[in-house]
Amino acid sequence: MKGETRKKMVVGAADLIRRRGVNATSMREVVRHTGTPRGSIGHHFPHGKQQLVEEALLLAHQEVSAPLAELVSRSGTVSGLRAFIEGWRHILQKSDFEAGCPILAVAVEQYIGDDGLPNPLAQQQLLDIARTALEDWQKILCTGLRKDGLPPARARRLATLIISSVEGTVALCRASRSVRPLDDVQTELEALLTSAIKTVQASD
Amino acid sequence: MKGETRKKMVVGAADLIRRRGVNATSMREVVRHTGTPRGSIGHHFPHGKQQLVEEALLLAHQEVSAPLAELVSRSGTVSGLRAFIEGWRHILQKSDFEAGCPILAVAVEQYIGDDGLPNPLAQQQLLDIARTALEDWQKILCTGLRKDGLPPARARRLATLIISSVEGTVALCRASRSVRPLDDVQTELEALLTSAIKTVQASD
DNA sequence: GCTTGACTATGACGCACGGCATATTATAGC
DNA sequence: GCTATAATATGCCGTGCGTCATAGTCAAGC
Repeated sequence: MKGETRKKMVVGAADLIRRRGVNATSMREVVRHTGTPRGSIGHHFPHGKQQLVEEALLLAHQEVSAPLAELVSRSGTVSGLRAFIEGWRHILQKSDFEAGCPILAVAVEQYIGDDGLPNPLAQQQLLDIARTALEDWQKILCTGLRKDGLPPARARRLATLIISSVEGTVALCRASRSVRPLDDVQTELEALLTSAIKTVQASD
Repeated sequence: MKGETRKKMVVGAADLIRRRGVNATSMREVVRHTGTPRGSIGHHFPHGKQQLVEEALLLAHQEVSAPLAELVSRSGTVSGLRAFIEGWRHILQKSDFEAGCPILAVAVEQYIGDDGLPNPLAQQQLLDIARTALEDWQKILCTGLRKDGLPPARARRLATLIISSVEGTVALCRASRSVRPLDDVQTELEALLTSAIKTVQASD
């Protein structure tokens, strides 16, 4: 199979970044964890760790946005939100609260380059990917809410609130080793959304 | 001055963890950054980096919870929320969006010990501190909301939503190098809170 | 003044890291 | 079958890390 090893490395890197963050994820650990050959790193990823991390982040981005966009356009914003949250709940529980969102990890730590020093340029590139992913998710929810009739500014604010609170609550769940924060946030967000949609549709 | 150097180290560690996370913050960098003597690390922190990080987290915990508790009990929950958010806005802007919440950083990454390997025990201790801090902040808001008349379950859920969304949005702001997410979340949270309080007080 | 204790300075140790070079093996294409 | 190219294996390099040991400094207390 062509590119089999490469893909395993990207997936393994994403999984490790979920659990440990970027800096605590070493290339050696990636190949140990995935059973892939160490010598192939430089072959598949000539730009080194930075490249591997970037592809892992893009993968994590897609794995969320693809089903989210699907569900929002097919079954509505609230259904999309439900699936979005359910996805995170699954990741948390399956990993015994050890895994979270790799995008958030990048936004919270500072990338340490190959020379062992913080690399502002590399960090900026990773941040750009993180920003793009977060904006993409938000945009999906935002357009869904606008289709539900909400005014643009309100839709944007609510979409921001959703992304922020879900990302934040995934971290809370890891700290408390419980899904209760996620449950609470889900309850409030769904109530808020349905109320906002109902209100604006009643005024039509 | 007794304990001057020690305090500078803790403050400097907290500041670096804000910007870089735990793993990207080395003890050598702390002493470089604070102008404190390297040889004093082992003297003031015989348990090493773990101890220094723990004290930095406790400091960050207190620096938030003390004024938050004050304001919530004195001027009400909404005022407390406003100050809470304002504090984060200040940290973001003063650092040009490079600093965030050290508590969140601990919840998102996995601590790498002195042997260069993940140390589950040490990580658990750091997570406990993070959990305690987050629960403390939440409890402050929760009791405030209950004093505003909200039923216990609702108060808890709203407090969780506030902490989650603000922590999450601070990370979003770092990624987008903008305070807009924080502004949007603030708008929605304040509206949600005042609405919830007004509703429950009208039904009295 | 000298001792005692707390604090500071400095270098060494072992380790894991990312990257690279080289050698070896598999897999095409023809 | 042979060759060219992709892929894998493995060891080395330099670096920064956390920790420790040892030596030096400095301020009280008597």
